This record gives sequence, structure tokens and C-alpha cells, in this order.
Amino acid sequence: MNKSSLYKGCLEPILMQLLQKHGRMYGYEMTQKVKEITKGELHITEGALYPLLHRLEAEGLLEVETENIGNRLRKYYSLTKNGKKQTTVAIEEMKNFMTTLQIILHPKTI
Amino acid sequence: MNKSSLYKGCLEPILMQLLQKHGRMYGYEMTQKVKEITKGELHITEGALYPLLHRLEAEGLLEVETENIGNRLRKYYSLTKNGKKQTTVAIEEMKNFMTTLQIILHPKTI
DNA sequence: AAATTATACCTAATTTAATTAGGTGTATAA
DNA sequence: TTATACACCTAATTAAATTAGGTATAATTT
Repeated sequence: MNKSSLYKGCLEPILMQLLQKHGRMYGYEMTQKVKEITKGELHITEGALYPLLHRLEAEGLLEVETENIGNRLRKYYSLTKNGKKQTTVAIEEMKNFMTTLQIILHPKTI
Repeated sequence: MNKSSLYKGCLEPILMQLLQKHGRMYGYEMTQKVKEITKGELHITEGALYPLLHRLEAEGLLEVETENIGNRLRKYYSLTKNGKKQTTVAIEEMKNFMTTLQIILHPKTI
């Protein structure tokens, strides 16, 4: 992902939010899109990405369609019905998490 | 820390920020203070806390003073000069991290 | 034409940072 | 007197990344 370890544990909700907003995407596309929208700040490594996509598919949160583009393989992922439900939960948790970090960063009184 | 894994990698900057703002604290006190200011949202486990304090001390970012309160032991930690410098860096990284998460959560266009 | 870079997938070994589940012992409250 | 709070600690395990490879095609650069 990125030199710091802060993003550890965040990749799953980030990918789900990405798929929620963008719809159907393939793995490589996700890495490029995230790099683009975060202005290079967030670099998703493929070693983290692909195993996670496989896990989310196995858990029934993602479904996959394989396509041949020219002679190249692409595996398009999209959220299942349950995946969408879980994304809502994950985003809610992310927001709570960020609120808590805000409290730590900007404490009124300690 | 907390049921979700979102906080993974955040404990170190959180503790350093806490010591920066509050000054000298002992371990148990840190767990209680964080629980209090985050309204119970963030629970630092002792299994994560103590090894981290020892590591930061070994790295020269924290210094420790042991005191006897009644018959009980307390180990007060505070930031060293270098620890304060590193805290500034860590907080800056935390803010960048949060900005990036904001971009993911509230994308203008994807 | 050849070499490099970009696209597109993948995995195994290792590292890091937590959780879980214990342990020691004192002081206070039910 | 029994449980809870205080206050420290560690070892084993788990989770989630990084690092460092691998395969192969397409496009670009030298």
C-alpha cells in the first residue's frame, strides 16, 4: 500500500467503497484508480490486493466475471447483494474510526 | 484495541500524541484516558500496549521513571527530545492518512 | 529490431502489529 | 470474604500487510 503501516486493516473497506461508487472493476484498474484519486498517496500492492479479492469472493461479497480483452485476461469484480449490505456497514465503521482519530488528534482536553 | 482491525498500525502515533498533549503518563493510565476521551470507542489492550512502550523506550523515543505509589509499582513514560520530534512526524502522517481516507469516503468523481 | 515499460494476472515467504489468554501481586469495594 | 480495580508483564496465535518473486501479452522507446 504505502510506506507507513497506518493503512493496515483499511484495504478491505477501501475496495468495497470503490466498488460501491464505481461499480464493476478489475484488479489492476483498482490499483490505478486509487493511485489516481489519492494523487499517488495510496499505493495498493498486488500482493495485498489479489488475495483479498479472492477472499471476498469466497465470502460471497464479490462476484467475478472473466473477460478476454484482445489476448489478455481480465477479471471483473462487482459487489453481490450481500456485499453491498456489508459495504454499508464497513463505511459506517470507517466513519466512526475517523471520528475517533479526530478526537485523538484534536483533543479539547486531555 | 477494538473489535475492528482498522486501528492496526495506529497505536504508536496515538500513544505519542497522547504523551505529547498530556505529558508523563503510566501505562494503565493511558488505557483509561483513551477509553475516556473516545467514550469507550477505543480500547487499548495491555498485550498491545506494554510491548509497544518497551519498544519505544528501546528506540529512545520514550524515557521511563519508576515510582512506588503505596506498595504499587508505576512506570511513568514521557517523550524524549527525539521522541517529540518523531511525534510531530507521526502526527503529520496521521493527518495525511486521514485526508486520504476522506478522499476515498467522499469521492467527487470515481 | 530489440529492449523496456505498461498491462494483467498470480503466489510463497516473511514481517508487523495486533488479539487472546494467560500470569503476578496490591488495594479497595460489595 | 470475595470480587473488582489497579498495575505491571509475556507467550502463542492470528490477521493483514510487504517483499519478492513468477507468467504472459501489448505498447512504447531506443
